[in-house]
Amino acid sequence: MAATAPKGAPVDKRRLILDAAVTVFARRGFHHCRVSDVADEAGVAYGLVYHYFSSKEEILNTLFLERWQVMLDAIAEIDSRPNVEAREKLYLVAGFIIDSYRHDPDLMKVIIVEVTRAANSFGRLHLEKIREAYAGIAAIVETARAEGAFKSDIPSEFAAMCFYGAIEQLLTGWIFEVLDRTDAEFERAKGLVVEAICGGLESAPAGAAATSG
Amino acid sequence: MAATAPKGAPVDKRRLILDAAVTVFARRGFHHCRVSDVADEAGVAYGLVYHYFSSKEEILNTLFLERWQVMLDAIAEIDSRPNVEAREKLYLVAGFIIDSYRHDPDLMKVIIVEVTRAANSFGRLHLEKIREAYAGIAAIVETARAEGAFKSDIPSEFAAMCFYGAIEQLLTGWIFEVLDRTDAEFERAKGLVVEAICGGLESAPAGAAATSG
DNA sequence: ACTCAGATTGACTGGTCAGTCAATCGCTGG
DNA sequence: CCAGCGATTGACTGACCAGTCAATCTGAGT
Repeated sequence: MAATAPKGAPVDKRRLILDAAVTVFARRGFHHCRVSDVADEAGVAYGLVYHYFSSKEEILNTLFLERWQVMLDAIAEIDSRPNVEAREKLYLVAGFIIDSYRHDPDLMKVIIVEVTRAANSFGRLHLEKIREAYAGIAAIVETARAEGAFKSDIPSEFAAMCFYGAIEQLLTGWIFEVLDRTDAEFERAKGLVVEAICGGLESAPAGAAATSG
Repeated sequence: MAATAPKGAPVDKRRLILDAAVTVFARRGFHHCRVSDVADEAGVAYGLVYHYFSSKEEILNTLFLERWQVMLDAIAEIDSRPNVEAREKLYLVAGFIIDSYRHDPDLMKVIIVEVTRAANSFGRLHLEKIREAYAGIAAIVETARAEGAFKSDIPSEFAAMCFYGAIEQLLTGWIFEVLDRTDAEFERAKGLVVEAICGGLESAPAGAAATSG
């Protein structure tokens, strides 16, 4: 039980609790699990949870804010790259989000199910942060519109919502186990979602080139 | 209070409870409201709720199944129309869903927030019904693919998820009050979502005609 | 050895609420 | 006028659980 590293890393109990919460929230849902479930999963006494967090809700808020900020930063960084086409940037954004799910499906499940889509509780609380993500994507679209690469009659905010909505629906498919969770599927989805949203579902009339890679 | 129609319509208390539940679930969320809130809103005694429904959950299940079936039927009916292009069919589907929200925002909010996106509770329970909606949309896309009107390299199930995801994201925008809830906006969204998904965000290279609606 | 502070423990409390149930109401038919 | 039955009432119960707190532990400083 004890004895890992005496000084350098004395087992961060706070981190342990956060990680346990991800597992438990993902498995049973925020509302259907008890704080004691989190404590048990972390192998920690009940009361310690309240030493590090003021409430059950604060655990979820912490998980969301930590991860969401990483995503916002990633979107901003992608947007800032020079000499990259909009389609490629959107591919990178889709890739980042999908890889986030691939890397830690439980955390992304919790964030999407319990925060992003919770219109009456956490979603409302974090509305501004959620909107920042739309805005980041919209900025990419806006540049492409200004350059004439994207249609001018679809507002960039609207385009961003469609794009983000499609991705979140994909994640939902994986969360609900409607879609296969294989590496091949994740990679395929990245390309397809960008092709569907940027290129559209309709066949090109004639001489339009299809990008494949 | 009494005296509307002595025999034909003696005030359907069951309906009253369902309608009250929509209001209350939408306002506070399923988990954050009490059965007594529903009873109060309906102007009915607490116990009567349990005369008509076996549990709080059964109320939500009933609301979902009632409305979802209407939508499934509508999609099937739209798909069955002869001599209608895929883009037009998808416009009708988007229109139906958006009008459903316009007509009864509370009900749609409850269905989306509490069922469609609830991966740990009701969503899982009604997964099959939810998938039927994807399948209905996919059927429309599949026909268009077979006729060559839609790209063959985007699977119809995948296209359906993108399309449905985009629409649900729009509804979420209205639910969260990120988007304006005006008739003009609802109508505009119908056209834009179809243009974005079918036509894509990218500008047509050259000789492709843009349909305005 | 001793002290102090922060970490850790888990039993306990206070409040909430879903679901039950025995009693009452009010209509319909005899 | 009465019996019978479904509709209706609302007080009550049993369980559950978030958050509290006083006690204990640990380890660094002196």
